[in-house]
Amino acid sequence: MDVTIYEVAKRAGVSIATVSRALRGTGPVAARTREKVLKAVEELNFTPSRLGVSLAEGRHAANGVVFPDLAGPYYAEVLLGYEEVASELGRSVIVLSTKGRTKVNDLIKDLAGRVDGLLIFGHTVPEPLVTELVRLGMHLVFVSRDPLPGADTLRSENTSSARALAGHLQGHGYERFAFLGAPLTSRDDVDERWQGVHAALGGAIEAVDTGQYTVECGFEAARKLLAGRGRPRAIICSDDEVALGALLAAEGLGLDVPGEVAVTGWDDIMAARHARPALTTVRQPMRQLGARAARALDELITGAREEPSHLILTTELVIRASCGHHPQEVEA
Amino acid sequence: MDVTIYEVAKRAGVSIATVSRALRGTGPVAARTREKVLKAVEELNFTPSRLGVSLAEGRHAANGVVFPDLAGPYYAEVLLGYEEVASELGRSVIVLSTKGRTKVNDLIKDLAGRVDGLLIFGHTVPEPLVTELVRLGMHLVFVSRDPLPGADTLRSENTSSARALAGHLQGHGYERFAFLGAPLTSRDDVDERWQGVHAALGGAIEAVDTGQYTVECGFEAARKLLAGRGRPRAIICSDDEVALGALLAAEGLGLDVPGEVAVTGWDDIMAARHARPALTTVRQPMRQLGARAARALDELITGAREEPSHLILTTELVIRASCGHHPQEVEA
DNA sequence: TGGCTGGGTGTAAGCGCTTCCACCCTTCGC
DNA sequence: GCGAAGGGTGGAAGCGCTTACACCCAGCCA
Repeated sequence: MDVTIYEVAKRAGVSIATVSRALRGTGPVAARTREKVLKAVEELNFTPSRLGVSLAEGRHAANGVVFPDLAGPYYAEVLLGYEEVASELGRSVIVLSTKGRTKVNDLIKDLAGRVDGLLIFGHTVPEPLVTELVRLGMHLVFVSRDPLPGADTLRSENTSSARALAGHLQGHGYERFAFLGAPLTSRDDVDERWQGVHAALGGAIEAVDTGQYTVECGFEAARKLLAGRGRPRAIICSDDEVALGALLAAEGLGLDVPGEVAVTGWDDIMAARHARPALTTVRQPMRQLGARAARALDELITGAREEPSHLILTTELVIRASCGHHPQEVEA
Repeated sequence: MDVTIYEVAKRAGVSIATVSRALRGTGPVAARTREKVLKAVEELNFTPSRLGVSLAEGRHAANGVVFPDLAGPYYAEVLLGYEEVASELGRSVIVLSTKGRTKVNDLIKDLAGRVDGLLIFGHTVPEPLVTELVRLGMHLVFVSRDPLPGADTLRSENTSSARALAGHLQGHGYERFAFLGAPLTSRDDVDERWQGVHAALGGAIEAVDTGQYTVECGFEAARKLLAGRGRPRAIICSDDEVALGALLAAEGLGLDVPGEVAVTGWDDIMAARHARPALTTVRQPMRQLGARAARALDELITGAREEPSHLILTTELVIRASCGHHPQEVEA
């Protein structure tokens, strides 16, 4: 990739300005000249250097995505929706995972120097740095975090679906609940979910910290919870991975799900559908979240919109077998 | 992000050359001068523009990843392993999904103009373009495709694990098999798997084309296969997603797995473990695949290695419940 | 004391592109 | 037939950085 616009210009017998105009369609170029240029481009197999273009244009035509870990299906799905739209809009997508990284700040600053805008998941970026990025005029869209001034936020609805889920479980006649997750460490989605079910169930639900949102952590926490005295009749998990862990724990203890303990997840990842019993969960529109984020960021960058927007996408309660057999009670 | 090296230089009362040297540690700088520079950098919150740096250095410090679709867990896992190492090596990762894209060639050319090297999955990039990229001296690493001159390839072992899997199933006493996948469309991993089981089972196995490697396609193909006459005793699927579809199909038809029909997958994605019956499969070291690819690409780019390398990572047979209950037969 | 070394610094030439501006040469209208 | 448009083109100035090179000035040795 090292043939430059100069060589094309020389071969076509014109100036580089003309080559540029011919290629981008800016400014007038005689038909014959254009042909000569295109021919030279073809022969030399010329592709304009993005670096040169970006430097001259003063824009990168690229966005960054910062996420904690691509491990779970959640981030991958959102990323996919994002990339699709971003690419459609002519922007490349640069990914950065912060999981297990030291010097996250440096990585993010470097990333910020390569892109026109950033999509950031939850609270992966330290708050002071966020403030700084906002101050520097970097365009930011956050997915799954509480609104903040100077940046877009985008999340899916949690509170009312939490109520709906809680209501559905109460419809099964359950009275003692546990919430498996880590509601107190951050103000992200999970906290909203906890607030929602807590508001609906009050003292009937107790929160159990899993540490992380992984199958393993869910398994461990659920095992302790289920093996102990006063086991809850239903476990509402902060997300599907934790719920899958809980399912394994119940299986390991020989407890029937949902006969002896009901389990629900959140997100509706692929494995939720295939688990047995299949997982009752709340479906998040993950791809759409990504797609919307890409458009929002584009608006910010192009200046089509000035004021930050704070969008909430609706979710859908997905009733499967893990929450209980349905005699004929009302749907939530 | 628009404070430049000039402003830093002015504030520190030195030339831009000195600022650059102080920051990068190239060339001598007096201690006092360095301090002044660092102070100015701090005060102005200066971060060198990647564009300027890259243009001057003649390198992007970025790699691209081309994959068909991040949907399945497979690509996400590989990407994660890749990104981790690439970032460690000081390279950003730019992702490009080709799924459903028109003008893939343009997208890839543009991407090629932004990076020092490319990681490409299977046959996502049209062969002529691959040849052109090689000719242009672009550094390439392919994951999961047959070796080609001028580029690295990296894949996980398929043939002998296919034999091992086939052997294990024969150990269960099964005699009629089906291979669910699309072995003939490409020369990638799946074809090797088919070749492997075919070699081991000969006429006892028949291939069924699923079209795509998705749960839905696996479901449809399996439903037809299982509902028809002469249903196979065991279905070896090209990958876990197809296998999950087959599991659903069997369930839908009221067939017991593995009692009436055994099902196996490939890859060991997350859902394989959580499906019931849990899926017997072949574990691919997905993260490691990504990590190795990142290192290989780095070697190519830095010039640490000249000749292309063609690596094959070992896989592991993961026996779970879906392939049959184990009386006391030998492990494969 | 004079020439040398070499640390410390600035100047300026790129890197590959876009685009403003000036210029030339047709056309066209009068 | 002449001036005014305006299409078509090239020159050159950036965009923000790195780095070769020249330069200056201590400090050193002879």
